[in-house]
Parts: sequence; C-alpha cells; structure tokens
Amino acid sequence: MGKAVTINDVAREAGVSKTTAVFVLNDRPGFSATDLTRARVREAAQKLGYRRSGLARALSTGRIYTVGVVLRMDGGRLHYSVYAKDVLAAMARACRAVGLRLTLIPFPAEGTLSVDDVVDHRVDGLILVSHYNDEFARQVYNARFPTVSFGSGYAERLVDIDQRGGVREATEYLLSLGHQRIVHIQGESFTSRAAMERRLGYQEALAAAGLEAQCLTLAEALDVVSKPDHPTAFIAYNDNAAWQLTVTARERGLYVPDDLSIIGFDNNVLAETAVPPLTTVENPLDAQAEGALKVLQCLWQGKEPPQMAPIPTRLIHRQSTAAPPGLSLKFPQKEPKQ
Amino acid sequence: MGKAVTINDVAREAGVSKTTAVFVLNDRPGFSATDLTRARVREAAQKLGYRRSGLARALSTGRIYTVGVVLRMDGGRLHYSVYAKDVLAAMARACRAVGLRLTLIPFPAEGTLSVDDVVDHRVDGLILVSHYNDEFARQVYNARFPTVSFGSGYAERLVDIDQRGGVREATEYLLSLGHQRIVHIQGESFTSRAAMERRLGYQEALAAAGLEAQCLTLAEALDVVSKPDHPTAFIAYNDNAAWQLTVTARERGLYVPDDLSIIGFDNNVLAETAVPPLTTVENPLDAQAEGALKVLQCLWQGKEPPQMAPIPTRLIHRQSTAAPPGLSLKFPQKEPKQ
DNA sequence: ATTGTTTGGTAACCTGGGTTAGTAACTCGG
DNA sequence: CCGAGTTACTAACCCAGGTTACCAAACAAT
Repeated sequence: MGKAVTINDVAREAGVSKTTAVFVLNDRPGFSATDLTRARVREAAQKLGYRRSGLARALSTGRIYTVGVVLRMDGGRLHYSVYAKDVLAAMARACRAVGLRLTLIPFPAEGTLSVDDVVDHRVDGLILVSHYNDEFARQVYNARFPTVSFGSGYAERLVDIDQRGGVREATEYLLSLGHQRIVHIQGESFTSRAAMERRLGYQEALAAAGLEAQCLTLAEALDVVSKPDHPTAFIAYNDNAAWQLTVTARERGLYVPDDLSIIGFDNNVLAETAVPPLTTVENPLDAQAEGALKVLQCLWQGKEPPQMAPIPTRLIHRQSTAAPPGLSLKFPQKEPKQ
Repeated sequence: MGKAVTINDVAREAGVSKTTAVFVLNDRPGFSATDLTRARVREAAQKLGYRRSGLARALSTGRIYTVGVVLRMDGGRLHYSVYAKDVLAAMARACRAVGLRLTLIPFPAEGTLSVDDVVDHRVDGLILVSHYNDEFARQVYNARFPTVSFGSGYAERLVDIDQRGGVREATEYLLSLGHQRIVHIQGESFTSRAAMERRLGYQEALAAAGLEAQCLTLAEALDVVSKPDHPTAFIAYNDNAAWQLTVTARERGLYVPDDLSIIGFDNNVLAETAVPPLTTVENPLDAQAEGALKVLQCLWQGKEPPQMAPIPTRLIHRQSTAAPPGLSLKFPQKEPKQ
C-alpha cells in the first residue's frame, strides 16, 4: 500500500532529468540519448517497479483510451439477455484488439441519462446500443461527443448489419428449397428499425417470387402451426422466436425440418441449443463492433466518418430447414410417417 | 469541438480566484463566501457550460470511483450467457446506487491477465467473477490491490451466496411434499466451489431424512428420466439443466409437475421462460453485488473487511413442483391419466 | 581559429482539477 | 481605540504525467 512510484522517482534513481526519463520510457522518436543513459533509466524503472499512471497520462494527452457502451441491462427476456452479453463480448474483443478499454454505462430502467452523466464516465467516445431513447441520443449527438449507434437506434452515424439482405437471402433459400407458403414472424416492436428491415427483406424476396407475404406475431404463428393447413416454412425475427416455434411444433406432433422448415436470426447460443439446431442468419457482431470503433477513430482524428455500408450477413445452414413435405417425395429425406 | 471550459475560465469569468471557484462549486464545508460571490461563480459556470473533468479530479484525489469487473465473456453456453449478463446488470445497479462507475475487464479466452493489464484499466478496485484462473487471482491479491471474489473463485475475500443452504431448503421442500426418490443433477465442473456446495446441501438434506443420495450428470439424468421407474423429483444444479430436463421429460410423455417435480437454481430468465415455469432457488445477485462493493469500500478505508456471511437464498415457488404421483391420489391435483 | 551542426540533455511550463497556508478587511468585546 | 476573532478570499503548490524551448558540449566544415 506504499506510495506509488512516479516518473520522478525513476529519474532521481537514474540520475537524469524527468524529461529524459519520460522520453526514454516512451521511446520518443527523435530524442537522442546514449545507450548508457537509456539503460540506466530502464534499470531504475525496473528496480523501483515503476508503472505509469494512466490517469495522469490521460490528463495531459487528452485521451483516456476508453469507450463507453451505453446498454440497457434490465429487460429480462431471454433473447435480450443473450444479445446484450454477445454485444458486450464483441465490443470487448474489438476494444482489446485496438488497445482500448471498455466502460459499461447501463441505461437506466426508468428515467434517462444526461450528457453530464455520461461524460463523467471519462470516456473518449460512446457506443449506443439499444438505448430505446432517441431523446438521449439526440442530446449526446448535439453535444458533439464522439458517438456511434450500434444496430437499431438513432439514425445518425449508425453502424448496422444488413438486416434486410440477411432475411432476403434466407427467404430466397426457402424458396429455392421449394417452399411456397412462407410466413414471417415479426419482431414485437414492429416499429423498430431492425424489425422493419427484416420484414422488408422477407417481403422483397416474396414479391420477387410473385408470392403473397404473410407477417404474424409469434403468438399468432404458434397458433397457426397447429392448424391442419399450416405453412411449410417460417422465417423468424430472431432465434428465440424460431426456437419457441420448434418447441410448439414438436408438441403438436410436427417434425422440424421434415414437416416444417424454420429459420432464425442472430446465430447465437439459442440457435445452437435448439433441437434441432437452427438454420439461421448470422449476426456478425464482431464485424459490427469493429466498424463502430472505426467510426469513433475517425471522429477522434477529426475526420467525418464515411457512411458505413451495412455489414453483410451469412446464412448458417443447420438442421431446421429442408424441402417442404410435398417435395420430399421427390427428394426423399425421411421415412413417411405411419 | 471547441476547447473544454475549465475551472480557470469560470473563475476568470466570475472575477474570482480559482480557489474560490473550486470551493463554491464543490460546496466545500467551512468555506465562507458572500451570496453574491457564490451566485457569480454559479452563473459563470452555467453560462460557460462548465463541466468538471473527472480525470483531473481523479488525479488529485487519487480516487477514480470506478470498479473493474473481471469476467469471462467468451464461453458460449446458454446458461453462462444469462449468468454473465445478470451479474453485470446486478453490479451495474449496485455501482450506480453508490455512485461508482463500472469497467468491464474481459478475462481472455486463452492466456491470462497480468496485474499490469488490470491496473492500467484505472480502477479503484476489482471484482473477480468466474475468472477460472487462480494464478491470476493470487497475483492480484498479492499486489495488495483492493479485490474481492464474486461467487466461486479464489477463496480470499469471497462474497458468496448460501449455495448449500439454498439447495438444502429446496430438497427439504421436496421431502415435505412427500418425495422419496430425489436425484441431484450436479454441475459439469464437479470441483467448482458452487457445484460442491450445492451437492452438499442436497446430501445434507437427504442424510437428515435418512434417504440415500444420488447425484447424476445432466446426461445421465436425461437418460434416467425415460426409464419406467424413474425418480419422482430432481433438483438441478441450475435452471438450464432443470429446463432441459423438463423438455426431455415432456418428450418422453411425462408431465411436470404431475409425474415429475423439478427444481432449478438461479431464478433467472430461463426459469421464467421454461414450460412450466420452474420452482427454483433464487440467486440473490443484487445482494451479492452490494456485498462485494461493501468489501471494497472497507478496503478503501483501510479496514480489513469482516468475513461476509453467505447471502441467504430463497425458494421461489412456481409450477414445476407438486406431490409425487403416488400421493396425488390422497391430495388429488390432477385428473388421473387414461 | 571560427562558424555551423548535430548530439545529449534539461528547466520550465502544460493538462484541470484539489488543498494548504495565509492575508487583508471587517466585527466585536472591553 | 486596541487586540482578538471572524469573514471573505487568494497565491502557491500538489497530483503524475507530457511537451516546448533552449543550452552546452562535441564534432564537422570552412
């Protein structure tokens, strides 16, 4: 618990000025010193166990090398838990890769944050995830604080994945398997950007195939699946909905994928855990996190960041998709039941 | 993007010294100033949009009011995702309540962290969660850095819940319902503190009732449940295992709780989501988080923190528990099948 | 020998707050 | 009206680093 060793202690020990100690330890380009001097400084630092104060450094350089992630941490639904953890993990990896630290700024369950709250967190920039509060976002952007929106949210400087393209590709895949009656299970917050984009992707694909689109809520879909002439394929807003549908289908005596094809979205642990494992659209969180940091880095350099193209997704093929029952006779994939 | 307003700007604008400005804005007790002076300083600060730098403040006070949470963020299993998010949320709430910030220090998937890594994160103290690396914990403790272990982990200054008591109570509840054949589904890492404690709680309760204990892995339990003379009750290491068991039981044509009682542990979103919702032992993460911060606060004040008593748990009654089938005739709870 | 240039190094000041030790001016009791 | 106490305020220094501007000595070129 003794006093921390400072650069002054090191300089004194090495018998040089503070400036020399700083320059040697920072390998400052253009600074010349004899090898002997360098060695002496390094030895002194080593001997005293010198560790420089990131705080003081941050104060004089004006950079603290930390980004704040604003994230709703309440909200108990299963899918959001998994998403929040995955986003944080992706951000943590991306930060680590470029030598940044990460501070969690939980968005309160009720009320809101103010710019002052946030700035007091001592961060160089902000990543807004799922804040569900455009007023807050507007404040932060207005304060000209380096900020980027992650996924759905305030539209300015938004780094998002290609929600629409992902669902379109998934829908096209179902069409290519021969499905004609494909239903979309839409997100609960119909108006959220992500929910709208995903629905649009589905609608575009069906329109291109000349088929009629049908969007249901999860509850409606769970209901429809027990009807005799249910659709042959569902494309869900996320993995959780897809999973719930597989469970319900199974209870109704339907086999996935033999009787029913289901595609999810996110490719998170739920998709792997589901029985059968879900075919799903990958949500490239790592790429998205890297993209968000790139935008912040632009802002720190004073450049206006380029408009980011939506990050491409990828369809992950697992066991929840197959040709529809009618066609399965032509391409037999299972024993006919009974 | 203009230069930030400093306390000096405020002082100049108000026509007072920096000291006066600082003292007025901090409401320093014992400092006397006329109301006029106070008003002038406040107005100047308001007018210029002054916001004090937490960084500079931290440098001079030596406290940055931030705790680091060391947490493994990889590890894809569903239950861990939920747990990690819940722990972070609880820590975030606890920190917020006492005016601390929270920095996430992800424990790398491979390799380890060093004390230097961690100290560079500019935190006043550490909470070690699920680090799974005692060597790292030892290093940090040896460096005399204010640190507390959250849940399982290095034993020094451990803040934990009453794992054993929770399972004991749950087991006793099953006994009180009349169950005689109760099986424990044990955690995958048999040697982890939490897994051992929970198993002990189960064993203690059965021993007290003069019954034989039987501990199985989840795989074994899923297997056993399809046998004709399966046990009538299971107490699982966590909600996820309990849930998987309900799903499997359902597929085998068993109804929960009529044919089978199941209790989980954690009371997280999985327990609520399961069908039927799980009776489970509450994992009081909020209390645990508050406890961990209390320990840190002791350390900051130079006091050796008292040994924390395990935080009591609570049995949450939901729909996955009932009297065993044999007794249900005496206390009819369902229509006999067939 | 004189001048210019490079090498090696340092004093002094900067970041933006917090704190200590004082000092003038006013008030009060005697 | 004189000393003691209080009130109102401030100069100077601290935190632990980073930076600027400059200087003396060594060396090179004229």
